[in-house]
Amino acid sequence: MATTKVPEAATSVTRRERYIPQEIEQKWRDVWAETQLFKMDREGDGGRPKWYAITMYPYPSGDLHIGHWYAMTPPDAAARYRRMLGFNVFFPMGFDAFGLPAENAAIKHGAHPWEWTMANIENMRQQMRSMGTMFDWGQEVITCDPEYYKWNQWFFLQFLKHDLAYRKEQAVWWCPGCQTVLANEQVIDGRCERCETEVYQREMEQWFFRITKYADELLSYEGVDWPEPVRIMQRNWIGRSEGARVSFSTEAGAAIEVFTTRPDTLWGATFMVLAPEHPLVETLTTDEQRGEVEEYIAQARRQSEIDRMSTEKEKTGVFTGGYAINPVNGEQLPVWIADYVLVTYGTGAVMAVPAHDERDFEFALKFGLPIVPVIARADGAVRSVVRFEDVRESGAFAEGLHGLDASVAQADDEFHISLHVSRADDYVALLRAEKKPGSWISFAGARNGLVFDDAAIELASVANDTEIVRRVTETRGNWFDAIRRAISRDPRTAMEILRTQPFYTAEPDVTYHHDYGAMINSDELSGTPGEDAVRVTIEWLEARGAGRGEVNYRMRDWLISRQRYWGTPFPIIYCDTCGIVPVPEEDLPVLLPEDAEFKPTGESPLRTHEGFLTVPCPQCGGQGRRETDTMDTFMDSSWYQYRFLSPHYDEGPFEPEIAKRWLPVDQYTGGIEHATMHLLYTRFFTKAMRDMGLVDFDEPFMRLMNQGIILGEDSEKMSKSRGNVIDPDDLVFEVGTDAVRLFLMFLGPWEQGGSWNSRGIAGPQRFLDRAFSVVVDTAGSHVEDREDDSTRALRRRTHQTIRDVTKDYDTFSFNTMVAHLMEFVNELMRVKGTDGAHTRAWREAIETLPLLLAPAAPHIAEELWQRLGREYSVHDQRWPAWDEALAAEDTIEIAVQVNGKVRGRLTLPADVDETHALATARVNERVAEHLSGATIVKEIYVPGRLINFVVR
RNA sequence: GCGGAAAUGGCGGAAUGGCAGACGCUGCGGUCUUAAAAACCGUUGGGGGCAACCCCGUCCGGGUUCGAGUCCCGGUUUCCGCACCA
Repeated sequence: MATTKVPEAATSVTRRERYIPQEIEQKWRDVWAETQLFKMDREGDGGRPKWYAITMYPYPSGDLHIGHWYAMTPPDAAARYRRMLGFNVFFPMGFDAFGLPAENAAIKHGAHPWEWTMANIENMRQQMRSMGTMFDWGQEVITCDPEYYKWNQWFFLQFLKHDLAYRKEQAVWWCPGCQTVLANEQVIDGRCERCETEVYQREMEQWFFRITKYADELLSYEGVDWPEPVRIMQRNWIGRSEGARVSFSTEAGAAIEVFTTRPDTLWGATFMVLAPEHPLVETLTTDEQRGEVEEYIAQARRQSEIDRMSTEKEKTGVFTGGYAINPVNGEQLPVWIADYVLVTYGTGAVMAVPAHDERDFEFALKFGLPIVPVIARADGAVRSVVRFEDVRESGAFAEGLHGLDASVAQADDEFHISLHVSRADDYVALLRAEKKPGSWISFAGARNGLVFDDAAIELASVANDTEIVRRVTETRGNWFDAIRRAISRDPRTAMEILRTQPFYTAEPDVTYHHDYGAMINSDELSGTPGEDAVRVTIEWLEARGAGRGEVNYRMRDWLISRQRYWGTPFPIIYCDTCGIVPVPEEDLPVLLPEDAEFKPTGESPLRTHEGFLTVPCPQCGGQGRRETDTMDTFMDSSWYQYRFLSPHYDEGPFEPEIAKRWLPVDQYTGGIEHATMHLLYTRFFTKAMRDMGLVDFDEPFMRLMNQGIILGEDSEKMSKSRGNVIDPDDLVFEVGTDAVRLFLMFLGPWEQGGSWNSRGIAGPQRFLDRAFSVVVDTAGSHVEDREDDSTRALRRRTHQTIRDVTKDYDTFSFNTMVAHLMEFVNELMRVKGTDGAHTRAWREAIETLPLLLAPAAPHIAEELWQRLGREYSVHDQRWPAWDEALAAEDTIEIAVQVNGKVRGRLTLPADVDETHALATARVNERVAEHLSGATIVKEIYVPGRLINFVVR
């Protein structure tokens, strides 16, 4: 393979040579490039099993930061390890080159997105080379290249053909900052994932991918090895709920469809609530209520999504004046509208069961609606039924509680205050107090156990604060005043103590509870046990045609339209006669025009581009208009793993024979932040491709690993404004690539990430220094054929290290991998000065070291390999195997415990038997001391580890 | 609120239920040096003792076990995801 000339090693070492990484690293990178050492072996000659590893490609922001190093160099080591194990490894890199920053740069600085992006790519590619990774740049993928995005368009057309893409008018998230719509997955806490601007919903006609068709299949991870946290996040995101769809007829004619997970509570429905945007609101609203309803809808629309989502917010809503009929008992239910019902989930309407749903309960309390329990508590107790008819007239908290009887009791050092609430309005006042912002006492604990009648709220353990206790004791029933006075004396301390006090309820009588207990108050189904209730009710509903079982998902279809320029144009033409017309495949790609005016106007800049916009209709030849939105960039990353294999192939998105050889991807790595975006979309894509007959497997990535985040030295996110950014280029200049790579691996568990520590890098630096001198100083020394205890010990350490490092690579345990190498080198340092450094065992050790070092620190490994006089390249060598017999210890140290405390240590032959070990332990001086005068009740012997004498 | 992860020296972290603190950083002492840096050697959880040794110690409270950082129950704190999802 290596026909290119490899630089010669320094022949005579006259002085002790120092390790100067800057000198050797660039040299070897050049050699690897020249000899095409890491060129992809596409055809897979020699029958090596393939290993396809990818680490998520970056956005070409222009600057490679330490986070990229952290994401890329440990997986590079893992890929190199696989290569040495004998796999045909492919580990590519590319750029996720479409997206907003390029466009923003264009708007801000007038640079064209293409030029800006390509310049950044060039820059980052250069920086990436200094990481010493085995990327084959010949396989690079750049998504903004027409040769790439042509296939985005092609996929879109296939999806359209297979009814997986559709256009629909729907309320979608709008980001005013980015001036585009966003997918649900890109909205985090009501803000844009990218620019953190508050988003809102608006009705727009957009393109969607039918990802929900695969909702159930996406819940299964059969055959793939993915981290549990990612799987759980995806599962939560998909949000599968089993329940029933029930139809409530109305006087106005149209029925209200409702989805519920608790059909067994149907008899407890006492009102209905529609989302303000629900289409039936218009028809159901009576003339008397119309004004109020319209005002509410207008106000709901004005509210920002963040306000609306707040769970702290008090429930609001208005009565429409309309009624619906409960199909199970014919009761008339008033229909309300309220913004706590989401138009995007289920049917946008709920049946309200205040006795068993917290939100409905709050709503019922506030508006004085009836509460009818229909499920017994799981413990079997049936509570009294209370109706809050007169609640609306209740007094406000500000005026103080009335009808309260408080009593105080002291038991040991605990202080109990019982509040007997005997009137409904006091109870409501308590609830209000909890909600009141800035109210001077927190009733947080009251939430889950609300009290009525003679039940008690107990303020428990107001201990440790004698002042409050004393005052409360003095004033007895008037404890509010006592606390108030304590607060005025020392507000901070008093509030602090009060805030920590849980409020207990003794026996809550009226509350919501969502137990799955037996059904009550439910006509003929009363008495149905909780475990059967849902199923039996669904059967009952289906038998009567009143409803049917249904599964609902939280996940929506994937919205792929974006009102921006820098993305893939949709291959779609709108024609007044023919409607939506796909661009014929042979006309692809639909090129993104270079001369668009990109200004954020809320419409795609393409809309104002006449040359792009107006085209003849491919069907009738009449005048047509192109779709001017572009595709979400997650489209690009959904299938880039296929394109890497043959990035310039022009007869399809990928080359079938090559794909067959290499797919699916064996090892994928990247940040967990993509759990519900990219990682979900790409799974969907592969499943869709499978169903279109393009591939024959179900999952794109067999094994996934997620790295953590590297924080700044101050444990804060690295950012220019904080000034805590670590520049990898500077580091490489100072300490060299290998040291940076090792340090990042050594930091801690890779999944956990960690804070940067600029002092810590000295460790790996010193380690490489020593590794260098251990090999270089002794590479030329004579070798004696000698065997004794010390050579056996050295070989043992060598083989143990091989074993440990191998295991660490298999489990992505990079930090312990480095630690094991350090221990090995420390041992070599000890032996180096002795005559042990002139033995075969020594030679074996120093030849093993570069091999074990090669994946993590590829440059120094190559240098040392050459210094040892071995043939280029160390990276073509076979990963060393360990000999279990050589790795085995011949003596073992056993800890001897007496009653679980270590009292002595024994060094025994590894093959010692239990009897002998115990006998030796008993006569051990210190152990005997602790045993004397006691009776041995039990003797525990753990082979190779310890002995425990249990004595009395 | 729901779901997940985590908590171990001054710091990052290690530890199939079996000697807690591997490895590294920092600190301290030493060798070399005119000196410093680098390098190398020793030491570095807390407390007591001249010493041999002893006691305490893995977020808090219980439990299981001969033995718990590890398993079980209850709680606290931090981080992450979702969040009025019917």
